[in-house]
Amino acid sequence: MRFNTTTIKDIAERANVSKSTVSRVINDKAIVNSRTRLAVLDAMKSLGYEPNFFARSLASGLSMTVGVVTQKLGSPFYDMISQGVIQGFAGTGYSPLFVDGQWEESTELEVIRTVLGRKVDGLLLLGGDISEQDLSDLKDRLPTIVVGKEVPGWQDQCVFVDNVGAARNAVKHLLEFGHRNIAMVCGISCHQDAIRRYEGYRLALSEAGIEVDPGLVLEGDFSAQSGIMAVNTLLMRGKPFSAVFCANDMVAYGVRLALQRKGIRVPEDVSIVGFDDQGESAYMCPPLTTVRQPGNEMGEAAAAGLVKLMQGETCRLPVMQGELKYRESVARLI
Amino acid sequence: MRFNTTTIKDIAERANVSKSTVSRVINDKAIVNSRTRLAVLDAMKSLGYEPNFFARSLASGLSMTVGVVTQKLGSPFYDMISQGVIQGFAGTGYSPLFVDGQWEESTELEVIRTVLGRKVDGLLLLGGDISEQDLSDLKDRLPTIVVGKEVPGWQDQCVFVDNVGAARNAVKHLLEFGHRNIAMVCGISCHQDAIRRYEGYRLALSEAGIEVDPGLVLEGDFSAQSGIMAVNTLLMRGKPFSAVFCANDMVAYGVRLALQRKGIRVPEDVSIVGFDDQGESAYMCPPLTTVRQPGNEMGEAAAAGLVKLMQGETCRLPVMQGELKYRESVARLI
DNA sequence: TTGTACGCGTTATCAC
DNA sequence: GTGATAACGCGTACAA
Repeated sequence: MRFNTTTIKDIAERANVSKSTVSRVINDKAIVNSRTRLAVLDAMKSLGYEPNFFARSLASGLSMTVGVVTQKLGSPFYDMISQGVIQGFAGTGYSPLFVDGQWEESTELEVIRTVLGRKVDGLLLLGGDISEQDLSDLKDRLPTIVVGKEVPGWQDQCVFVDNVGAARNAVKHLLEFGHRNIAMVCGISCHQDAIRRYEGYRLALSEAGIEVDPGLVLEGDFSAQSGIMAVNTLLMRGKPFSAVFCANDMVAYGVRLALQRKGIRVPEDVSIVGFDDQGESAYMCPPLTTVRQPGNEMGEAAAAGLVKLMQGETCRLPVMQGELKYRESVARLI
Repeated sequence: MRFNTTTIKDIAERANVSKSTVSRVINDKAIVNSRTRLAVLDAMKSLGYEPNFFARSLASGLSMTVGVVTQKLGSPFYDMISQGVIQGFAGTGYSPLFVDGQWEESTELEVIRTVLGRKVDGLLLLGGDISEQDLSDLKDRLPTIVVGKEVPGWQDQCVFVDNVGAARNAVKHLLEFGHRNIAMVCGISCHQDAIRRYEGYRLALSEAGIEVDPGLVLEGDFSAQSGIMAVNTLLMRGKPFSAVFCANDMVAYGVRLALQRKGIRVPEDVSIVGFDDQGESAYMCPPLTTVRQPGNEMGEAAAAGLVKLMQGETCRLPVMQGELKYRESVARLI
């Protein structure tokens, strides 16, 4: 096994043909005599040829590369999407080029310019905060798909789940189990998903004829630590509650731990519902009832869709559904 | 904000200079008249110039891209490393190109050839199974660093923690707390880390004059599910045990849940120690005592080291230490 | 200090 | 079917 660096010129000489012919058999897009083709193939093999993407891209205008703009790696949900994206591109010939926008518009625009400079053939935006105007400019320039975020008027190029509806279902589940005093620990207040999940909470309560009690709504930032702090605040306020709806699973972990520390049992005394269904949640004590966001599938679907777009075809992005996973962190109130 | 596609030729015309001069001010490596420089800078700005990496790479032979070979995304530890890698390259001008080897030698070689075809300036191997011969070939060809795996004779180009020592410390901690019947749930048996962690377990016991009881050693595969199955097997065997050392945290989660289901308390009845310290472990119930592997730092250090290598400097990779995080899943045996 | 001309490896457009 | 030859956008000797 060696890692050579030969060019089509070497192959051409070895096979006694011209560079053009070599190029033809490589790209398989023109008719070549089967004998010469074999000779070329043979030369390629024995010389261990590997095409140079830069030359190829410069000449063809295609990079076979996709810019993937993430927002702060380490967030469980977006990590799931990233993994799906990688899987989705595997074997397609396209490679994902990851850059990180850090949930900051200026950074995001900067990294987008970077990948544009690298002449990516398409763009995958995982979340993000850029304006609709910039988004529109991007879309005019190259195939672009947004994942994990709903952009108004852009449904065709978005892969997302209906956060409002999913949150509403989760809270409805608590209501159906007899809970009335349902607290919510929110996510980062300026974050679209956080806002939508709160809206779902509000909606479900409202439909049950319950008004939101501000005393039961806690700030948070999607971290376990914020879940712990929220519980402490909640207990200090002294308002009774029998269930907590958490903006995501990490928050739920913190909530569960804080309750345990106060001697409050889950789910016997207080029920918990999370959001995301990250891998660990099924193995919590007790296993966490949570809204499953199919991050992997979303990433894969987005990648597959983008490949179609880049090949000039149209693509129909699947509608993703948040699914409530019933596990053991919710008790029926007698 | 627009995403233009102008070339140095456009700038040259706009600024009334030659392309070479434009190139000079861009690369900042030759003396140019400050007035012409300003004119060029101005033209660049107003035209929204962004260099074309392909042309640049083709001409210079540098891609400013690093191939990062992962092995199956979604594994908590390697994900931490990946995140560190991204952070480590941020702002250096280098972009990481992720490909996935899926813990399979043939796949790994294939994706390596892919990134080599893309003329990456360096290579970061996250784990992996390729032969030392291939590794050596790679090293001769371009700057290469291995992360998360110890390669004999390659210490200078590796960022890893001493798994044997760390596991040994973890088990010693259990011994010091009075535990004698310590079970271990292993990782994938052909996996180097799994082997080393078992070796550490064996060593610690042996040093305490205890022989490994095969009945207390369980197979596993680094998954929570395998932790559950291991506990069930263990209980069926009927051998007494007061502690379980787990090959990683996911296994520990499964073990903890399975014990809970059998009415066995943690840590009162059985203590647990994990390995990895993934983000969720600090918020388990109870918070998990585990060996912290500084995945993020490892990724960052590897990236920083590789940048140095690529710039022709030497690099000294830090020695990473596994650190036992004392939390609440281990009880002192009275 | 600046401009000219060539090369990087490939694809694309012509002829043959 | 096949082979010259011109792009592709940029870096860089070399000359001016």
